[in-house]
Amino acid sequence: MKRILDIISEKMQQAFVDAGYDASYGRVTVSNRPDLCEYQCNGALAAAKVYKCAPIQIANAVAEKLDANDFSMIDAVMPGFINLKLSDSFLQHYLEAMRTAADFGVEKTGCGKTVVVDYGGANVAKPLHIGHLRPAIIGEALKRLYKFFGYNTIGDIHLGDWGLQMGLIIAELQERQPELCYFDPNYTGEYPAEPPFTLSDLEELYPAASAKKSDPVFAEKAHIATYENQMGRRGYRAIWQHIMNLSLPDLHRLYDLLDVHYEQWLGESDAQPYIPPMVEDLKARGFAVQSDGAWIIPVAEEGDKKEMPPCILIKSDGSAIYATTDLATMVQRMQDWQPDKMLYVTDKRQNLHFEQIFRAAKKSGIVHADTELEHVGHGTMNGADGKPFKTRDGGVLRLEQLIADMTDFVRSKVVENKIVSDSEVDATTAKIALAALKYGDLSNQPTKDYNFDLERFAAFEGNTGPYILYTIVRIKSILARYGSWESLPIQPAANPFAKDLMLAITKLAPCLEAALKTSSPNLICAYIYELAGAVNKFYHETRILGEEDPALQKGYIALIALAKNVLETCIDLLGFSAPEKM
RNA sequence: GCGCCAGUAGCUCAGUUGGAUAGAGCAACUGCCUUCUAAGCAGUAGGUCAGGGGUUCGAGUCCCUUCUGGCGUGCCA
Repeated sequence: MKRILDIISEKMQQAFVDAGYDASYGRVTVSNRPDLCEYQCNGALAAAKVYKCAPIQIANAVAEKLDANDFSMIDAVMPGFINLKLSDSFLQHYLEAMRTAADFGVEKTGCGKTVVVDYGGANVAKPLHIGHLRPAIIGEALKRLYKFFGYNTIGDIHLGDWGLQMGLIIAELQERQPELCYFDPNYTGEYPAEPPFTLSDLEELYPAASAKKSDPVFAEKAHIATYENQMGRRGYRAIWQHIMNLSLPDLHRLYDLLDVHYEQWLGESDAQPYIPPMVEDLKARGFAVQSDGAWIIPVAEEGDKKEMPPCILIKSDGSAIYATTDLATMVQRMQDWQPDKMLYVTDKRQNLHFEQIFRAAKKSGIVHADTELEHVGHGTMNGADGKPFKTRDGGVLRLEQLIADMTDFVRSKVVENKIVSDSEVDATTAKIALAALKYGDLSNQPTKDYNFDLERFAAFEGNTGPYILYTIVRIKSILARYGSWESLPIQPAANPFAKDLMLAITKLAPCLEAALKTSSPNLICAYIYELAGAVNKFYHETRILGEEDPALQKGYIALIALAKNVLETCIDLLGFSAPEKM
């Protein structure tokens, strides 16, 4: 289905041609002066330069060529704007087409294409903390957006389970319990099925080890352990397996709480089998060269404005590094899935890393020339004071704690409002809390840092997730009382509030297209905030269930039902859902 | 040093190939519930768009420059 702006622009372009001017000036935009008009064309101003005449003359000439049936107002005003209002029938028919089309008529531009979204970054052996929130939320939203446009989507959590962190844990464990059989190189028996540590031991082990990185003796041990684990030392692999067995169920549990779901639970370790042949191949073909004892891929290019350090493939101690596993993971993905695109959602501080591996992958042919590689580098979530988020004792706040805090805050309000029954409080609370959390995050531009303010996000007013949910719940409540509404057709706008709501609904397609193109879920948030505002104004000004004219009432119901469906579709893309009552 | 990003109302932020009067939310103040959920709606107040040059009929937006802040810059991820 064509976007409404394209339809109007085509009409405008034809009018420019009919009036003797170039079609390119006929671009129509949504008005920035809603008090004057709904749509505007500024092309006459630009055309005036070329045709060397007053812009208002061009505007007048073009306005005369437009079809008066399509518009309720065509106005050429000084200095040369062409202002438009849509006719009621035009708008009615467009919305009815949206209502009856699949997914509101949004063009499925991704059919037949596959995109891998790499958006986890969770580390095994470390509890999820607030730093893991943004990639999970943004990545899930982008994945759902790609799916909406028809792409075959593969979300991969890409666990951090292979780097130096594994060596650190192994080394730390060995210092504490050197007598364990895992550390005896001569041990040939079966290793115990039960791990020598618990999940909470593990969560303490890693930070302790990480803090000792500056100790050269310990660091050396950790590097050796990293290398030996990667090379397949039995005892270390057994420890690694214990860690995985403890961590994975916990990670599943937390991501389920966030309603974030991965198609693939692969990790850096799964890239290991691809590493040796890949490295040999890169060496053989001359892409990898030796430098300072390490194997590197030079990726500097002519015209680089800055120094471009090489991509390090194999460290001087022989072990793999994140660039290695990332490249090997690309090999695996190309072999198994032949994706048209790989999208990485990680902290923006990794920008340089991705630029390096993207260049290395392209020049060495690991990915095809037309395989699109994109890094969505997100900003940091800071505390309400704008400083890095810390707990009172200076530690990192756990994601689980954050969710619990948000849930407690929301629950007290839900209980206080006394709308939902006791048995529904938990489920309703969970939905509102998730909406508050995700909307609070996604409404910011992904690339920017933002301040997390629990009370602001969970506030039941203003530009928040709960406000969006409340709007949907209000509509649901009316529809439930009304009865069967699913097949009611859209009617012409009965009042200015209805028309504003209809105009807001038509902006869905361009909004979603822009969100996809620029990897910006915040555009969807901005859109549904505007749409929710239009719904609430309409709701406030129009008595719906009390309307005595059945024809008029059916039109109202059809309109709010369409608005509800659009809103629910959008929040589903964002990764949350509305309760029945709140 | 070099590079990237940011600086818009008291606070948090929008601002779509340069267009008309720079917009929201929060906080403050004022109205509107015997009527579909007031978690709503309406209104008041609040701005030298960091500073300075330039291009243009027109600049928050493009170019130059200064200042301030954040981040990155070969063997962590």
